[in-house]
Amino acid sequence: MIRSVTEHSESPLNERLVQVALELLAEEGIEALTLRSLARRAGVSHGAPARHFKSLSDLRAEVAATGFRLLSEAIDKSAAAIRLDGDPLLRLRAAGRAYVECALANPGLFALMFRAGDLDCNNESFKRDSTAAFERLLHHTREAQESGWQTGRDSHLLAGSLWVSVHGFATLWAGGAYQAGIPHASIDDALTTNLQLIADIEQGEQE
Amino acid sequence: MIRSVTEHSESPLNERLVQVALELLAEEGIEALTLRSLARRAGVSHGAPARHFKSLSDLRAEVAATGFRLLSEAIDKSAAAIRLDGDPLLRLRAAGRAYVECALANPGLFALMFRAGDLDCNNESFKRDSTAAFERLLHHTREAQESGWQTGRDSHLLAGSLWVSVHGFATLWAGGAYQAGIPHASIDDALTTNLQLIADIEQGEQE
DNA sequence: GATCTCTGTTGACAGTGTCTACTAATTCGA
DNA sequence: TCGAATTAGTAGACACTGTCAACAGAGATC
Repeated sequence: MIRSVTEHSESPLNERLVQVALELLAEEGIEALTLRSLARRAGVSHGAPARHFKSLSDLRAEVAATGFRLLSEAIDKSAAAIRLDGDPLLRLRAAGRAYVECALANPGLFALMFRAGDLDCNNESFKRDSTAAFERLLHHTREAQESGWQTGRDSHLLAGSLWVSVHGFATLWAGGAYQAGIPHASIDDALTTNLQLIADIEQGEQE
Repeated sequence: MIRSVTEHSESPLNERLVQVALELLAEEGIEALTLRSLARRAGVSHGAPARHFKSLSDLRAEVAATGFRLLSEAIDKSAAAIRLDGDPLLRLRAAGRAYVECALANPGLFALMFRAGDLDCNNESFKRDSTAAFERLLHHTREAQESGWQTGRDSHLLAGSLWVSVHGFATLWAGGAYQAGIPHASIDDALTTNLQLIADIEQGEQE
């Protein structure tokens, strides 16, 4: 998913640094993402990143923005896999699944994306791409409502409930807390139960 | 809730350090919790904490354990407020509310408690107190099931679904992400919707 | 051709966690 | 009671971090 760009250096340094940061995040986790290790891995001096990013928080925000774009793509792809004449509620469920799968495939990146204190939340890319990702969930929620599901509820609150559920599951599972609290649950059973309770189809008869 | 103990020093240093850590966490956030600032605030040399804690991760785990005990107390207190002959499902909802309220009242502490990579998860206090907190949710879920709610479902998975929902909401709200994604939602509307969808009473007729 | 801007280097600074040597106090056994 | 041993806390060093200021070189611009 993330190609190595450290060996060739055609791309400008700012883009290269973000790519190297994604590699570092994937391979060694969130603690290993420091400005200096980043610079070493990119083959530049320790002061070079400062020329492209205002601070470490700013760089983190830029990396997080890339994560949100990745998340949006994953949601779009999963929804597109459900045929358009199918049940919109199935697409909503698929979007929720994609959220969790994307998070668990990139645990370090995902942890960074939601560490508000550690990144510059005023960064423009971050604001744009994070809200864009949530718009996806809202869109699929609205479509499900238009097909007759939970028509009386506020769309934002409904989308929010789906969001907190998949997000909570992803973070607790990625951190190992879910497995510790609920020892014998498979990830598929757990995720299916969560999505059924939130986005139930006909009071949970189906499946 | 957390009394200052910095001015009097009768208590042993290890307990005092944990209390000072809670103060530091509440006043200045998770980033400010360093071994050296802790030592300064406790009025001892920078090497003193190492005599009582194996590492920074170990100290963090001890502080997190205190947080889980606080969480357990909050859940117990909220459930006790519902009269015993009342609906167990109401008690389950109250427990979920208490989880969120406790998290939002102690955001720094709560962030620390679930930062698996930053704390020593093998710490005995941490393991004991974190599982004890989750046992509360499981207990109230089982009682709700015994009263006829969602009787067909696995208790662990059901409790897990409640957990991920309240946990996801608490973390997203505390980090400001929920408000950014869903601009005009009040915390009470959002939490009520979440709990209704998960722990619905008679298919959501009530309220 | 002189100047200016952009990009990257280098060195310094304060702060961090951890390790080791050292000191003072307390406990414990003969 | 006295000496030894364990414990608690101090002080200094080390490598590492983010940030800043001064510097160097390459291109563009006038």
